[in-house]
Amino acid sequence: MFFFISPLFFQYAIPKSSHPSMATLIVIVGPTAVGKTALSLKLATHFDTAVVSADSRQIYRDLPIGTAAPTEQERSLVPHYFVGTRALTDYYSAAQYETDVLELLPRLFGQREVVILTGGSMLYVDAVCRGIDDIPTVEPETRQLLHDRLHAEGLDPLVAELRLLDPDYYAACDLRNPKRVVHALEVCYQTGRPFSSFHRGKARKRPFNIVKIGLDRPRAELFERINSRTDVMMSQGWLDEAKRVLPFRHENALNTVGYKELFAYLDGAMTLPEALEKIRRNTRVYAKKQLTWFRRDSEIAWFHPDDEAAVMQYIAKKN
RNA sequence: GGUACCAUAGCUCAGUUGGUAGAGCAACGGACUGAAAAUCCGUGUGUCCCCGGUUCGAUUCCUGGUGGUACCA
Repeated sequence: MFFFISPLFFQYAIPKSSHPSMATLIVIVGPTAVGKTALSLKLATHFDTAVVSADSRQIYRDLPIGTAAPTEQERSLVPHYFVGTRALTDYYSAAQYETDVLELLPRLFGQREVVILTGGSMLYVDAVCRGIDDIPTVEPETRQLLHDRLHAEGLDPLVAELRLLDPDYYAACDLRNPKRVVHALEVCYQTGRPFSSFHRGKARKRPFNIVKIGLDRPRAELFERINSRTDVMMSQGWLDEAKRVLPFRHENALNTVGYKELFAYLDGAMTLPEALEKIRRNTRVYAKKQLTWFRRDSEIAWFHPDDEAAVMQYIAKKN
């Protein structure tokens, strides 16, 4: 489906509101492949506005096929932000995303009342809606030090150290999750303060309204879309895309569903049909994990992606 | 056709010296504060291929089937 509105339309659009207090951020979340992109394009067209992507992988410029990023054509119809803007080797994080989006939004709201934020990266969405606490960025040396210690000594000594340096976080932390333990220690090392002392424990106020729309489908329907989308991606040249980025496979950007399996195939570790089957499975697992996260957010109102009328009605009511 | 081996969870397989069974992955559920498509946690869902036999008791041992794999013809 396409929307025949010239990009120029947006460029010369007359500012609709100069009152920031009227500004509304429509947040569209949901599992991968549910249909977020299609609905966000429709809403953006309807409100003559732009789409801010909240996707930790579509933000990389060399992964358009495997991350099902909005196409050139879709982006020529509706301005998109944070799609394909980073190199695979760039360091990026949810906190950086929060900073970048909060810097961008006032400019967008200067010209429009409504902006659409859409994406499946749970923490990125929360970073914008609630905020991430102000914690110093860890220096690469500190990160390397802890990384090396984890591999040399194992997790237990680090857990014991966390107990001494930050008893509060030790009590709350998932002590079997290396990333959690290591990051807490990184911050303790670097700042000389307990990691938990940086936590405010409450959401930040934002200078705009937030309306959260959740999209979901019956599981069979969602899984069918995941399966067929995998085939579509392959027909679009996903394998070539994976070959091109293979040299960067150890970057975090490529610790990603789909690429990992295609790399395994390119290594000769499995056949292509096996890799594709694993991709479908792991994408399903990812979709369920997203749903687990979004389900506990009571601010989200849930809709079937095809039920645009209900979505519009809800937005009108909340606005 | 002959010989050997195999048949246990959705899949790949372990195991029970005879007391109705457990791992990985999947599935289902959960966590998540600067790498989040990441990382981590919980739950076993089963005519143990079928018919007989031995036995207090057979998924386990034995006859015979059936299906599969390999080798020999």
